Amino acid sequence: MASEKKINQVILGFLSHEDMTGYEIKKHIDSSLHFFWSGSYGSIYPALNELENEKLVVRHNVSENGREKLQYTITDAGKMRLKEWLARPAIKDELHYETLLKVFFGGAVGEKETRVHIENFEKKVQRELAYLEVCVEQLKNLCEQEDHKYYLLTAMFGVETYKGYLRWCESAKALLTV
Amino acid sequence: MASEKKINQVILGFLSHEDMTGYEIKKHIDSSLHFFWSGSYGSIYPALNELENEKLVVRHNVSENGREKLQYTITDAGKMRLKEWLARPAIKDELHYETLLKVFFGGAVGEKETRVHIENFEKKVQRELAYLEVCVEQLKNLCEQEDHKYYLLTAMFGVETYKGYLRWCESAKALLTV
DNA sequence: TGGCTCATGTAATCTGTTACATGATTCT
DNA sequence: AGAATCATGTAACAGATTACATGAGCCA
Repeated sequence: MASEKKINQVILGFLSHEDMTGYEIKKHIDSSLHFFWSGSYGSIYPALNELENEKLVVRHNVSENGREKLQYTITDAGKMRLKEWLARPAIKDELHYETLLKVFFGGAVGEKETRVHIENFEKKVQRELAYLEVCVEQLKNLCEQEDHKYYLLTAMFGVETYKGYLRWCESAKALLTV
Repeated sequence: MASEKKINQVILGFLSHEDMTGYEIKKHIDSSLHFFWSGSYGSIYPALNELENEKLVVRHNVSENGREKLQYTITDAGKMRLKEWLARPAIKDELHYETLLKVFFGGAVGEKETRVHIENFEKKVQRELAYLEVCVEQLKNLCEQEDHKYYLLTAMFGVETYKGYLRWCESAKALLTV
């Protein structure tokens, strides 16, 4: 079954949309997935080599404006591997929020400091929500193209989640007496 | 500044409430933090040794019903370290949802399979939400004790978040035509 | 010319999980 | 008696980040 690490699936996923370089994959992760996934060059480039060894992608040199770069294309075996993975149920859905950890143990420093964490969180969420809502509006118009529909679904997830966060911020602040 | 790893802060946090063994810390993580944090024996026991070497906790043998166990107490230095950490802003709030990854790349297998992921997710969330709502009700009654207030706050976060997830599930299913 | 972005990659390190090993006590 | 839980720990492995190294082309 080889490696199950998810960066490989992410790469296969993007390459199933279009050919890309490692650099472009990184940009796409940062822009499209950053709400619920991440990846660094230090994981992407080695993963691309691995996928090439397994014949799930092929590499080819492309020169654009006289600049050389390594573009990857997914193979039929790669598409198969992606579909196999997509057919299996999701195992790990994990939320690791340092903010919540600091709230949970807030008793050691008191309500005032805890409120600060909640307010910082609230500001961050408000910024992100504004951005995501713009995304959703744009994607709704592009939604006839199939891939955009799936992108829209995840952006909508972000919107609903962030709205829930903001509701929590309100009631949390109300519960604190300081 | 020594180690910044968060399992250490989690341990110091629990020990700031009461003395515990490594085993008990694990139980507490699984019951109180499992919504937004995790930890295995393989990380807890080594971390306890590390914290002891740094004199942030002290270990003592306790025999309960003739059974020996290693109980840990937080030191003043340990309390200080915990407070320092709580005073710094939270850096990493990360949501890593395999479900969203499978939805995002759902174009490769189609709407039918994507719907399955959403429905599985929905069921899981409904179960968790029911549990958390019970927690919140219980904690509201215990809320005069300070520590329970912070616990309540994080449970409330779970409730609002999960409600947001369920709203998303509804609109996501509506968007899928299959 | 200097700074930014494009572009690829590696080495060290970090942090954690999984699986295993061991054994006592309690429950049924 | 046998299973489950209490209790402590280690070794191997996994998966990823960070920092570094390198260099080309573009723009002001």
